[in-house]
Parts: sequence; structure tokens; C-alpha cells
Amino acid sequence: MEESNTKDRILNAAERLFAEQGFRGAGIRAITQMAGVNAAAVNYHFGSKEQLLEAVIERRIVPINEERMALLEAVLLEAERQGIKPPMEPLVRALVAPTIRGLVQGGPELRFHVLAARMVTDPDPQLQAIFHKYMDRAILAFVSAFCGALPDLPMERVVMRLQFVIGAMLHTVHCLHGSHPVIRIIREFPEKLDVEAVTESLIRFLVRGMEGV
Amino acid sequence: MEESNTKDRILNAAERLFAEQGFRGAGIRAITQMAGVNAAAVNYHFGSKEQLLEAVIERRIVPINEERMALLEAVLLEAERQGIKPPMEPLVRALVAPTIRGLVQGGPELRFHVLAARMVTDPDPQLQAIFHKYMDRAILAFVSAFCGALPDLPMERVVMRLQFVIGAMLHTVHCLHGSHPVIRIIREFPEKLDVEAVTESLIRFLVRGMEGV
DNA sequence: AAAAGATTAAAACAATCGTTTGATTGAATC
DNA sequence: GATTCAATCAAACGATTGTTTTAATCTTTT
Repeated sequence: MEESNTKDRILNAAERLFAEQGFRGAGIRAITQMAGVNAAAVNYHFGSKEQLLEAVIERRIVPINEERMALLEAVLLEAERQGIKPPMEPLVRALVAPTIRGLVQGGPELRFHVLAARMVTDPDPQLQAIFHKYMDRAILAFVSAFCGALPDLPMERVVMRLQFVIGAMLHTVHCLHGSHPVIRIIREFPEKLDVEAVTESLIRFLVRGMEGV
Repeated sequence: MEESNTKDRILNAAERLFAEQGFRGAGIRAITQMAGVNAAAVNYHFGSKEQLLEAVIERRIVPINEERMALLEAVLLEAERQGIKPPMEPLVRALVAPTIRGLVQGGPELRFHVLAARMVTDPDPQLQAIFHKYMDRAILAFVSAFCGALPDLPMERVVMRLQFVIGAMLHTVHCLHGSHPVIRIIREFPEKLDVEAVTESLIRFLVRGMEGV
């Protein structure tokens, strides 16, 4: 925890402020001030603000996607061993679980997922490009896996359903981040959300949606 | 179409640029230049950039939500007349259809929905506040309606499922906007998406998810 | 026609943005 | 001990931000 390394201090501060205020909203000066380093350190160590964002993303998304791919391959291998097509519930879980696990843990990883969820819909194509540089392979792997689980469905409809899954998942990240108003306006809503219960509810919801004829 | 009114010219240009580049990304000078008016006209006619955004939002969201509420009340009335609980499919359709109709039409209303979908997850609480000033009543009405359709489900789980619905819907808006990469990386995907087919697929997906035990 | 008010125009406002500069520090290398 | 290289610092860079100002123009009213 006592990583007084300047680079890591910047990465942590940037991750927090990018998540809280967005890429454009978080200025270099705010980041470096929170990190307790000089303002020029960002350009010295990372080259530019955009490259700093890429470093923030890369640090977390690589292990997360490795976990996702490992879960996916385990499901596919087990299905092949049994000579059946991959079951839907573990497939959806392999896609959703690594993200939700970060939400349960809270802390830095939660903040990263909020940032990542925002980048998917960012208007700036350059920011989208950074994100998809690390996501495209995993997404394609899941497209192919879901096609195997739904062999009677044309691929374009599989992709559509996968989009619904991704949309529900990303929006759940926003909601669990705590600040989302659709939850907040429900006054009777429990103060502390049971993240695990939300996860199971989300997975069941998505599996039902995916499995339809 | 020949509304040479300065206010409307600014509203149209702002709607387009806010949708394409985000609220922060679209500058006053870019907006007024596209509108063909002086840069000071925004502050003269609307007071500030933020109030311009609110005017852009209000112009479209009021009739859209009126349509949403009319559809909802029709479903509730018909269910009460038959002495049954409101069926799920028309409920989901009442929530989703007004948005999708705008996507089918294309043009200004499509751009507005893209803008609206982005505002839901905007990091700036002031922008969220503008959006929810016009959305909260409709959302609460749908929460109560879905609770009536799922009387055995505790409200907190109904709200959770409603969030999944909203998330899938918003993400679909982004995808149909054309620029979203999860679709674009699928090279074999049809050039022109059949928006109506996507809508029906989305509604069936969501109804299955909502109806689960 | 004259006066009053509303609208538009060019220019400057202060603030902030990401980035660069040039000097200074500290530690490692020869 | 002198030199070299990476790291940090305060300061300023040019560009852009939303907004304000002041004068000019147009429309309406008297």
C-alpha cells in the first residue's frame, strides 16, 4: 500500500478522478494535486493525458479480461467434454461475474468499472478506441460462445441480445456506484444494497432473456 | 423547416452537437457557428450553456413522456376493466416504444435520444439533475405499475429489474446510433440495421427477464 | 418622424486547459 | 571527485473555455 512511486500515485489519483468526474472533467492539476506530485509529472511519465488514461485502463482491464476468458474457456471445455452445447447460465456468469466481483470488493476496482462503463458510450472516438483496443478480443470470443449456445438463432440476433446483456450490466455498474437517481428517488430503498443479491438477480434476468426462442 | 428564428436555430444546432460530441465537447462557438448566429446569442437568449441544454432537453422530453404516460395509463385502465393485473408485454412496450419510435424516425429525435442516454450516466450531478427533473415522475409511475404486475416480488427487486430494462434500452440507443463498436467489430453484420426488428427483439428479451419468478 | 426597446455584432473578459520549458535536485556511473 | 542521467520543480506557454461588454442595428411604439 505504501507505493510512494510517483507513477502509481498518479495512476491511483487519475483512476479515482476519471471515475468521479469523467475524463474531460478531471484536470491534470486536480489529479497531480491529489497524487501529491508536480503537475508536469503526468506528461513526463505518461506522455499525455490520453496516454495516462490508457495506462489507467490497461492496469486493471488486462487481468479482468484474463479472468473472463479463463471462465469462458472452462465453460466451453466442460460442455465439449460432456458433448453438449454450452449452458447459458455459466456463459452469462463468465461475462458478468468479473465485473460484479470488482463492485463487491469496492475500492479502486469499483471506481475502475465506473470509469470503464462510461468510456463505452463516450462521444470521443479516441477514448472509445482505447477501450476497445483491450475489449474487442474478449467480446468476439463471447459472441462466438453465445452463438454456440444458441445454434438456431442467426448471429445478428445473438449479437443484439449480447448488447442487451452488456447494456444491463453497464447500467447496473452505474447504479451500484451509489449515485444513480433511479434508485435514489425510491426513498424506501434499502440504504446499503446487497451487491451479491443484485448480481444473482441480474444474471437470472439476463439468462431468461438470452434463452428465449 | 424554414424556422429562421434565432432561438430555434441554436436549439437545433445544440441538439446535434451535444449528441455528437457531448455537452462538454460541444463549445458555444461551434454551436453558434453551425446555427449561423453570433456567439453571444446563447447567453442572450438562454442565459448560459447549461440552460441551453435544459431547453434542448425540455423541448423533446415533455411530449415523449406524455406519450409514455398515456400508453401506461391505457394499459392500467384496460387491466382494471378486465379485473386482471397489468400484463407485462404492454408495460415494457409503453416504457420502451416512445424511445424506439424516435430511433426509427431518425433525424433530430434520434439525436435527442442519444443525448438523453448519455446524460443518464454523466459524471456531472448538475446535468443529471436537469434530466431527472423531467424524468422522475414517469419513472416512479412505471415502478408502481411494474409492482402491480409483479405483486409477489418485493419492490426493491422490481426496481432492480427495472434498472436492467433501462440499461438495455439505453445501450440499444447507443448501438442503433450506428457508431457503437461492439456491433461494428462484427464485420458480417448487416449494413443497415432493421430498427423495428431490434425493437421487437429487445421487448421480448426484457419481458422474459421481467416475468421470471 | 422620433423615441424606446429588443436583437445582433465584434471584441475583450478572466479563467482554465494540456503541455512545454529551463533550472535544480538526487543518485548512479566512470 | 567529476560526470551523467533520470526525476522533480516552479513558471510560463498558447489555445480554448463560457461569459460579459459596448456599440450598432433593427423593430416597434408613440
